[in-house]
Amino acid sequence: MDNRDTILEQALTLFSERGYDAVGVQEICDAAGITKPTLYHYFGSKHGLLEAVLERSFSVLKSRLSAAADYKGDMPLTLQTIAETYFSFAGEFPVFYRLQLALWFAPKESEGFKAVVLHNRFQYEMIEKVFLNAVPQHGNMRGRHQAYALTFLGTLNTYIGLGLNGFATLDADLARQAVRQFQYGIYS
Amino acid sequence: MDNRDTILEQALTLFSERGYDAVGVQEICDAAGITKPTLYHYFGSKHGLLEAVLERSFSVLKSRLSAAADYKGDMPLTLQTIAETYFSFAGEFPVFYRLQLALWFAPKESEGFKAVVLHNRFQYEMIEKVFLNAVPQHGNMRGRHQAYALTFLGTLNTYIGLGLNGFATLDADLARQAVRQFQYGIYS
DNA sequence: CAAACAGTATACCGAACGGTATACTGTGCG
DNA sequence: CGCACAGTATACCGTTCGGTATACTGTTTG
Repeated sequence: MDNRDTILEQALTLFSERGYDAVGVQEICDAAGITKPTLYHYFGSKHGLLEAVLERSFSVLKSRLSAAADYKGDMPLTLQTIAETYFSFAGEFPVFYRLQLALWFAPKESEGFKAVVLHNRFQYEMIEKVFLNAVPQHGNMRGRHQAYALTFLGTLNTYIGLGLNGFATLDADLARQAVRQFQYGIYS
Repeated sequence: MDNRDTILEQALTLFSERGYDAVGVQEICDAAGITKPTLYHYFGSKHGLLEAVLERSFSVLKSRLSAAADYKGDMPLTLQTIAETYFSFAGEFPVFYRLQLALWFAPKESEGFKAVVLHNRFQYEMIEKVFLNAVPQHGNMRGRHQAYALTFLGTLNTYIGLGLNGFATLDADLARQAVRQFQYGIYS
């Protein structure tokens, strides 16, 4: 692992644990065992470093999500596949997922929020497309696909929060539970 | 409105818009039209200011929630009352609600997260109690009251997020929709 | 070999950070 | 009146902030 990767790794950990604004560039350099000119050589600025950190992991999530969100006529199955994709990704990269959740809810004018907004739009559109394509089969969804996409993502993130905080295990079983609750409610 | 209130007001706005760490004490003083010794006279530290900001609004939410979460044998009604309480509170104090949402998802080791963790525990316990009391009527809930409390809160916050971002109006109707989705899923 | 270049360190920049020592003001009260 | 005290401002503290000018490596390449 070269210096560039080490910096990315340490920055991700520190941002995730304490927040982008609360972590200084010097601290990242110390953790990575390099000096500031090295960091600035690779990333240009603290903001550029954040974007590189996000890009590295989001690209993985995006490609997996693209594969999972390919609706082929079976809504429950597609939702289940998406849920499993998210859960296994969050379980595999919990430190990153924590960071992206925090940035998603960060203040609108914060640097962090602005850095994730495009990545999150991608996710949203991916999922919206599923509901949109399902309209012919599920007529009652017409006109609600935006709300469904957002609340489905919200439900997944709620469950992932449970997992990341040790209240549950992020496996296919939990994914089934989340999807069932989303589709049929709590009495099922 | 005296200086103390002005400081609280301006700090809330700035923290909510740009985040606790990204806002400097000097900036709050400028916005409030006072100087640093005045701020430190009232709040002792930046952290103390944050706690005062949170306390002021959380105390309102807590007392309303205490009244709403009084389970009297009718689960759907109680959930509906709680949802309406949250929605009207978030609609009334959107700036504060944004801040508390951001802090709830903030990194575990950040000052902001630590400042809200007790307030959030209170909310969680209030809602858990409802599900716990409902177990005799709804046997299938036994052992799931923790998960239900957390996912119910998660569903509410997902919908409140929709409202705060202009995708919906935070009224009793949206509360009904959120509660219905939580109880019966999306096909209802 | 020599030039070019990516990568790295030393040492530094001005600005902003959170916080405070000191002193002055106004008001309430014995 | 005269004392106490809350409230406020001026001016400053040491530290850390994000970022950089300069120079030195080692490797690649014409």
